[in-house]
Amino acid sequence: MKKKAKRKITIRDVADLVGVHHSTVSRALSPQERSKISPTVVRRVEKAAEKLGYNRNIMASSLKHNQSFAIGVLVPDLTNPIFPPIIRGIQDIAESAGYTVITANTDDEKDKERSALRMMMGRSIDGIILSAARRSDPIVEECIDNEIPIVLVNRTVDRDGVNAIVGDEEYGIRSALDHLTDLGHKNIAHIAGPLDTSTGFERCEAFTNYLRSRGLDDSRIEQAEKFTVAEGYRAFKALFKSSSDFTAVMASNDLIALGCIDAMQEMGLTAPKDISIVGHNDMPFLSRMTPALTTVVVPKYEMGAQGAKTLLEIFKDERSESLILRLRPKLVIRKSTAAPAS
Amino acid sequence: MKKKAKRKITIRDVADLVGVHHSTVSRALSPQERSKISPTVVRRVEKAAEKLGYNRNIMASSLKHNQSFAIGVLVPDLTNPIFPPIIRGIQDIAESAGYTVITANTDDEKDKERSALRMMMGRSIDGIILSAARRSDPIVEECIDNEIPIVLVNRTVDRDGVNAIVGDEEYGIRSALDHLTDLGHKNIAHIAGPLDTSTGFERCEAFTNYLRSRGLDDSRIEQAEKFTVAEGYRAFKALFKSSSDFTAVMASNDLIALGCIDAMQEMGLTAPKDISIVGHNDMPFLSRMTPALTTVVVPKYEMGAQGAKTLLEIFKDERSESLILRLRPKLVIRKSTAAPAS
DNA sequence: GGCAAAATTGCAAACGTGTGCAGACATCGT
DNA sequence: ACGATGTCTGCACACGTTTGCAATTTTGCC
Repeated sequence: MKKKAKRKITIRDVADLVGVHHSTVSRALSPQERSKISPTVVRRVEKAAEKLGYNRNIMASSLKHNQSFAIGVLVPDLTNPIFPPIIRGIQDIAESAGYTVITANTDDEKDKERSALRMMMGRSIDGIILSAARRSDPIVEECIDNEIPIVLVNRTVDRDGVNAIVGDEEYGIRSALDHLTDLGHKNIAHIAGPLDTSTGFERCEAFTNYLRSRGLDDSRIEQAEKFTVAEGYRAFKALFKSSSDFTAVMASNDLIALGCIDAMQEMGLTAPKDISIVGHNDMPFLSRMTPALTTVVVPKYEMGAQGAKTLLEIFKDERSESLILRLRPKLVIRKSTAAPAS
Repeated sequence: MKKKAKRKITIRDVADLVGVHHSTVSRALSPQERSKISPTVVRRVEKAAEKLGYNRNIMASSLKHNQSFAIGVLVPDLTNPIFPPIIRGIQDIAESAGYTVITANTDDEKDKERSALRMMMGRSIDGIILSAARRSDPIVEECIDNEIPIVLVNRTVDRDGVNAIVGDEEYGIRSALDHLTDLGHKNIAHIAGPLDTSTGFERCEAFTNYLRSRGLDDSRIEQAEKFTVAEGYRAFKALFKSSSDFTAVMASNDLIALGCIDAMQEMGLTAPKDISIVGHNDMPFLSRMTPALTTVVVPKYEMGAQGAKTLLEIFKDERSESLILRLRPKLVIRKSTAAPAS
């Protein structure tokens, strides 16, 4: 079973079959240049290409125009349930436009980010979608320095001049807090996400702003170091230690909320009877959990799709100015929130 | 300090800086050929490359050896929670070996499969990992015809001569049925998955074999057309219509099991009080659902990792014979199974 | 010191595609 | 009919890297 050197068919093979120069074939197969070739030849070329099963060699093609028809997607961890929908949105749009998407996990570690970016630059990707940005992110700078088009999705950065598709955090938090206050909650706590991410930061800001503007106490805040169940668990316990008089918790995302529920369970508390819990993002299957988690639904698939669309627009030079698109989330009320026990 | 990063730096730039021919640089940077170059020159080249921030252009390089250091991964739907762990396993192994992974969704549709494969072949991927195979899958044939190394993960095909990393379905089903019969169940039903997939088929076979060998009735089988909640729901209702005397259901995967639970709930039944339910795969967060689903855990990450390892071995010509690796699953007992009501 | 062998480096031709340029040929207006 | 304009196609080089071979230098040995 030696390698039979099954040579791939090239434009030259097609050219030989048709009896023209290979450059003619190249032109006939390029939408750009097709007009320069007589229709009859174009058709004969297409016929021959089809017959031979010709496939354009993207490597060679990319080498020429220095563009690869590939885009890179950086996520913290594919395994985190909010990312698959985002990626799927990106893939669907990108692939239908003829682009290939390459995803890599960063685990929120700087060196993995760097190496992933290097890998992608080595493949001379045409652009990058970053859904793992921190508010001040060297990756963004590096992309801009190297003139790689970049679109941020889900999280954005502090600096401006970038394209970003994110959720309207202020609106989401407001909806959730409206719901809680409507239920009669006055002492509401917040488990913040990492403040070096736009989502964690803005949700926290929105939280304190909301409470202050209503004359409520905004001091019950504990920060989770990461958006994980374990950190949610830890933060809830820490919070409870310092003040145990709150009746509702606004968590910065669903995983953190689940961690809170774990902690409560361990402490003999149940949601929503003792404390109401609101999550954020609406990861899959949340409605089946115990209790079904009330959460702020962010349109994950649309975010990804919109991000990909934006990147494609940049490729086509249709977008010169930077765009910050804030997609409006929607509160979905399930079973983890109720009126406070009086 | 960086300005016109416009043009990428090539080996010629490095060569000019060092004062040697660019072919020397190429050799100095290639582990294969490095020995042919004097150590001092090698070091000076490495120094210069580092200083200029040189990155090998993979496009050009690939064009030469006809290998791209990229592998393709085909999954039905990234959004299905069992695939992210598999993909993550693949990525971790592949990336640490310098390979890039490209994933595409097939949605189990033939034309999407074909176009995804075409896309990947156009990128002259070095190999492919297919975790969406059907028992008789044209993709597999096509890969073999085109001499593209292929490894099947999660599902395999009927024909032999392929490499596959799958679960030991017979063992998994047996563990689950042992558990159910130990609890006292005698009338056990099965919601089968699509029988044109190895998982759906083998689990169904294992189910009937087990029951027959124990002298139990193996007639209560309903087939779901897809591995989805909706199909599980539909199949359960159909099953219940034809015979309602079973006390336990073995579902072909977790999504189907969830569909069963939905149907039961709608019919005023609860698990495990009225009917016990066992799932398969252990998708994430199952332990938090209502009821926490008893399921057969298959080592998803390891499957992916093992699949990637196998592919790498093929690349290195270390594996000539085909390998079928059956990873042993493990039953995890939660709250959806109990002794039947007497 | 001389000479062959070995080590090191340069040269140039690929890999498959794209494209500016020029040549070949057809069409048209006067 | 003749030049002018336009259409179509071929030629040849470029993209950045790799590699067989030749040329050059160094080394080893007497």
